[in-house]
Amino acid sequence: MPELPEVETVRRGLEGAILGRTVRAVVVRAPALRWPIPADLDRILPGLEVASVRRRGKYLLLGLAPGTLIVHLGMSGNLVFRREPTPPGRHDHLDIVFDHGVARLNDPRRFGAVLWHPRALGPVEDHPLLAGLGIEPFAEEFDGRHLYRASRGRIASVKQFLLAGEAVVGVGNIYASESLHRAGIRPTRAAGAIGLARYERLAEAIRATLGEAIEMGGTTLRDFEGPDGVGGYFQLACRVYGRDGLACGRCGGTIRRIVQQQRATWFCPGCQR
DNA sequence: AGCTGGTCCTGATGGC
DNA sequence: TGCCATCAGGACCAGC
Repeated sequence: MPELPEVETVRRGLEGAILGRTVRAVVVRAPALRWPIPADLDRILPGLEVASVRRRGKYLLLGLAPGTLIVHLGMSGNLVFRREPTPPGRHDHLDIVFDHGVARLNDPRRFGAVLWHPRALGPVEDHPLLAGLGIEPFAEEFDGRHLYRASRGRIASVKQFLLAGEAVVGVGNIYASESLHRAGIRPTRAAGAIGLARYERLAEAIRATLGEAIEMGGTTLRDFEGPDGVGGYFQLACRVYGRDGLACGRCGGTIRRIVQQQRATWFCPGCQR
């Protein structure tokens, strides 16, 4: 489910629902996500006010006065506020209870994470999980020159380079394929062998792709739903993802599916070079 | 059985 | 030989 647009969709929903509200209780049901959910969250959070709801890459950052709750949704996570929550289900691992409803973390595959970072508001970039992240795709400093410089000497494929998140954050498997198609770049090409002009195009393609996906509420492949309980619909706008055998909308070529680093990649051999 | 949205960690490799 | 950066693969897990 969650690449940057989905996480941003979740963030916006949460911000509208819990910003400025005070945590009343916390219920931890499954301590074993990627790492254990801190067992003492139920003592730390109650009484604290949600002062900010931010996002860094695919991480959600809930600012709560003396610290920050860092949440990652992994492959299958979601964090949604419900005014009238249903009884918790099998994969509802965490409830953050407010007077007016409950923010509930659901994550069947448990690749997600919930961590408490005991630092006051402001930057939490010193956290080891955040320190190595690339820049935000919507930041001013993100452009083709940045990608060009970061990729010099790299023999790994450009798709792998994007997924690594060291140059730019938030581009996951779906949007890597989509952005590369939009930029006309073949995903298998070595990152270090791509010139500045093409990286300018790629940077713009990444921005445009992610921006459109956010507007559409993200991509729903199986079960992702946004804050309002409905799925996103960017999957309807995908140009190559999941479309092997179909015709490319730009050149009419036949879209192909290959596997890179054990992840599927889709591209059009006709217009991606 | 083999896929599926992520990313940390370990061990291998290669250049200096 | 040792150090560094990079790269490849395994690991985590449930559902379809």
